[in-house]
Amino acid sequence: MPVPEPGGAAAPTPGRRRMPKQRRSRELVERILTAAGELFAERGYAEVNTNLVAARAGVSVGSLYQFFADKDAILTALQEQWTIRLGAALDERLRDALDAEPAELIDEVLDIHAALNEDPPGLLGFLLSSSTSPPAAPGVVEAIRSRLVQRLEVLAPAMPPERRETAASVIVHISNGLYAVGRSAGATDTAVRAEVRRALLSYVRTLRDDT
Amino acid sequence: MPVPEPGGAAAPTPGRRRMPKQRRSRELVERILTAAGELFAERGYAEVNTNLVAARAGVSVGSLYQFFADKDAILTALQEQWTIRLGAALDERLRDALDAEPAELIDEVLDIHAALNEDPPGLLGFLLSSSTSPPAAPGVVEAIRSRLVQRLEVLAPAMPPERRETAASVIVHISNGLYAVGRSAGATDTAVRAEVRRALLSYVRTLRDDT
DNA sequence: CTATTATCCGAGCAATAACTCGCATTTGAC
DNA sequence: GTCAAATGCGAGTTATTGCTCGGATAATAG
Repeated sequence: MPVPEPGGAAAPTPGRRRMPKQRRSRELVERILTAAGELFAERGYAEVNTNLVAARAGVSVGSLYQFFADKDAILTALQEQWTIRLGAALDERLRDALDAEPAELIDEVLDIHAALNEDPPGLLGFLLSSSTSPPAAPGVVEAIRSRLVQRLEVLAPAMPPERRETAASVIVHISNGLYAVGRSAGATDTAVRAEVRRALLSYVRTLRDDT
Repeated sequence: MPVPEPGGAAAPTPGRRRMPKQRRSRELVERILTAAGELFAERGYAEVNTNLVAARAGVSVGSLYQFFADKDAILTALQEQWTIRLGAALDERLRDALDAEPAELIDEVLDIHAALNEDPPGLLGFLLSSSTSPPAAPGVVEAIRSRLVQRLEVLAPAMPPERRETAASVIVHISNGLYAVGRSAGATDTAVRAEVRRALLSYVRTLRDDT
């Protein structure tokens, strides 16, 4: 048994086996997360095995398991990374829009979705909608939800707090329609976005008008 | 190699290996589907193995594989069964409501959801939302979607057909919020249903008012 | 330079789960 | 009854895959 943490810091994430200390290994971890993100988005979590992740990252399995306790830990790390990334994007672009109209806010948020879902194409959608599959993943969804609750406090101050929680969850779910609605004849990306936008707008207006 | 289809009918479903001819085997197939439905709803597709399905059905694995080509075929058969079941329920309860108000229709549909999702608790939700996991499953969602398109022809006759398709997909997606929205503090079943209802109602009204 | 720690490797171990096969039993036609 | 087809069985085969291990290589301190 290799002493839990020889001389270094303790693992921050439960599934993290060892903290990278040299630049070399930090880049290795980054390569693994990049490869895993691409593969999960392309094939889905179940269809990706750790050997494949290591191969695409240009790394041996052994090295992979030196920094990640198991397969789930890779997904968890990705979720943490994207929770931060998405939260930062939202905070930056919505900071000054404190009293913006719903339509304006919705467009901003849809823009952020579109932009972030490009870097590794489909990864944001995967993280937002496949939440239930492997480990319970509150992370990425919660990044949006918690900020929505704050907005609702401004938009609908008379609403009971509990209902705000539920309403925020529903808004997030409707937004996920961006990824969950199947593309087919007549349902192009722009068509889906337009309809999701309408759905969000009408629902949010309802919330403002309600008590 | 056991002759493809000795003297009987050909398999109807691709994954179906052999058509049950005696009552005995028809009941066996039924028991397998029941057990599989319960298990999928409880644990999810990936966490269920065929040995477990056979065990809960009180059947040997060998018998199971005599009627289903592989694990996916069981899920496919379930999807077909529920596509019919859900379609029938919708047709029956909405037949006479040809010119009903949106609010009325929505309540009817939400009732159907609640009722059908009880028999094996959670199975309808599983079939509607886990669509992308194992095999592409257009079935159950399409049962609702196609009927919605027809309704939209009545509700919004001026709307371009392509947009109707997309709008119907979005409506189905919002309804799936019944299953996808996490339950937690403040988000009880009834709270979620109330918010989903509001979202549906406001969106559908938008569609009617729009061109 | 030397010692010590950190990093890296990839063949192989072990567990899991999908699926097969040969044979026993039941059903239904005659 | 008798026979053939249909059904039922479950131990065992096979392939996949998550993960370990022992040892080689590179960085860093003194």
